[in-house]
Amino acid sequence: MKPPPDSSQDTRQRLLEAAVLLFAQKGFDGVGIREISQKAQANSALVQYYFGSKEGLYLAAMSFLFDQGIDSVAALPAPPSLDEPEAFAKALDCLKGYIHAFLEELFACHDPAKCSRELQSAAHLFWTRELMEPAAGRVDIILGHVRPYADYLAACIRVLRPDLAEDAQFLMGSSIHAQIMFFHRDMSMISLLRGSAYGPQDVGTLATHITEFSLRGLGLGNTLQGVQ
Amino acid sequence: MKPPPDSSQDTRQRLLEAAVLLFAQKGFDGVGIREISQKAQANSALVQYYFGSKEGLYLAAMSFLFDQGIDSVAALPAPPSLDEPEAFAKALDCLKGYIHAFLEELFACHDPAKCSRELQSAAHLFWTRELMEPAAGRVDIILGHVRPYADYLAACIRVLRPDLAEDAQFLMGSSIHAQIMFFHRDMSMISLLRGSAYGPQDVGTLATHITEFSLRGLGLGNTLQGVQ
DNA sequence: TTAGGTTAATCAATCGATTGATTGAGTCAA
DNA sequence: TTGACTCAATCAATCGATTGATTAACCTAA
Repeated sequence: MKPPPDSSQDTRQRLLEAAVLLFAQKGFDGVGIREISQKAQANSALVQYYFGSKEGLYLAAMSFLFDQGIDSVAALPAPPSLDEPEAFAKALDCLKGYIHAFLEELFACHDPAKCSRELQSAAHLFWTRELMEPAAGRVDIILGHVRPYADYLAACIRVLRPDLAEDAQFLMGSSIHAQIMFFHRDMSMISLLRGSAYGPQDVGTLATHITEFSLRGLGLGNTLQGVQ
Repeated sequence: MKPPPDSSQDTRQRLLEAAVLLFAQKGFDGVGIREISQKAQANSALVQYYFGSKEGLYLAAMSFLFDQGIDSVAALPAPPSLDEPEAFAKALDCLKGYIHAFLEELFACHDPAKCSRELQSAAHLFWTRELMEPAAGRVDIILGHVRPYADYLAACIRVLRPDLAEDAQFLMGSSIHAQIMFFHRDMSMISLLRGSAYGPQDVGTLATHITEFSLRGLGLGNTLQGVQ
């Protein structure tokens, strides 16, 4: 019965979402609190009121973003343990699903300014940006977001190549992650070199390529015949 | 017989080199011309005198950097053409050499602040940074630097997998480039997840891993038996 | 129900600091 | 003298942050 309450948390939320998009696009130094407040249709003083400082808003934006982004990995079936029956086949499915889900998440929208699922993909811009110049205090937030991804992939590889040493398994996982993220991060360069960009409609193609390339790279090329 | 001439071009050069290192580290918005001038032991007004503006200095720094960085690729033997005798074996060697040379260049120094060959590796920080938010006018400079790399790898793959369509060949090249750059760009994350970072002493290990992973990924796993 | 008091939320105005850029005087070799 | 070069001083603009006033909602005693 109440008219739009429009109370505190609404404005705070608008500031947070505007901050997420602008920080992801332009970085911490690239945006001012005036621009953020304007996009959020709020007063710039509210940044200090709600978040203490511009840095506080930045940290809040990252946390806000990562807290609701883990879904795509958590939604996948848990990777099997080594002694589980049919562990190998399950790990294979997990790996394929992981590659596809990760790509889907990244390509939900490549341009955060034009997409409704913009928040989902903006998280990885923070990820990339923060890892280029890690700042004290921010590292933990990023790491908390990254670790589930790394752990999931590592668990798959542990089952698929239990004969490898841990170092070698880590290298394998890195090679796979490298490919997944490359097609998102370096889209600008790909677009320039290739003439056109990969978009959400290419997720299937990219997932297939990365999966096949990586399974062969893992030394499991024989498993491709029976499946592909 | 002259005491340090300290003439114009010397100051200009000092500004350029200071700009390269600081811009690569902190990005365009992260550094001020005062900080750059101080590091270069020059007056901040000289930025306008020599380069017109801060942006002019930034562009000059990128050009300066990329003009002298192509050596590492140009030093490699030219990739063979398709009809050349022993083209396959040559392309194989070129690919291996390329992966190693590229990694060597990237890992010449990971921390541009502490390294004598700092300029070499700083170029790729520009590369990564610029591709995240491409600005008009800067894209061409980056592309001019990237293209020789992309072309070299593409030429190798064309010989190694002539049966593939051009699109598929591009995907193969992307998967290889993705791995090479991942271990450099995401060193911060790797260091956090793995406990320690890869350094210049690990170039051999990384090159071997990427080469083997990629050759299997390319569907050339059989060639590894005879070599590795 | 009403009047007075308390609180959180929001605002315009302004702060000191820093930014990139400009100026005009100065230096020094040719 | 001339012209290329360098400097301290200064500019307007913008930055993040602070302030004091204003609004609206709720609580409570009369």
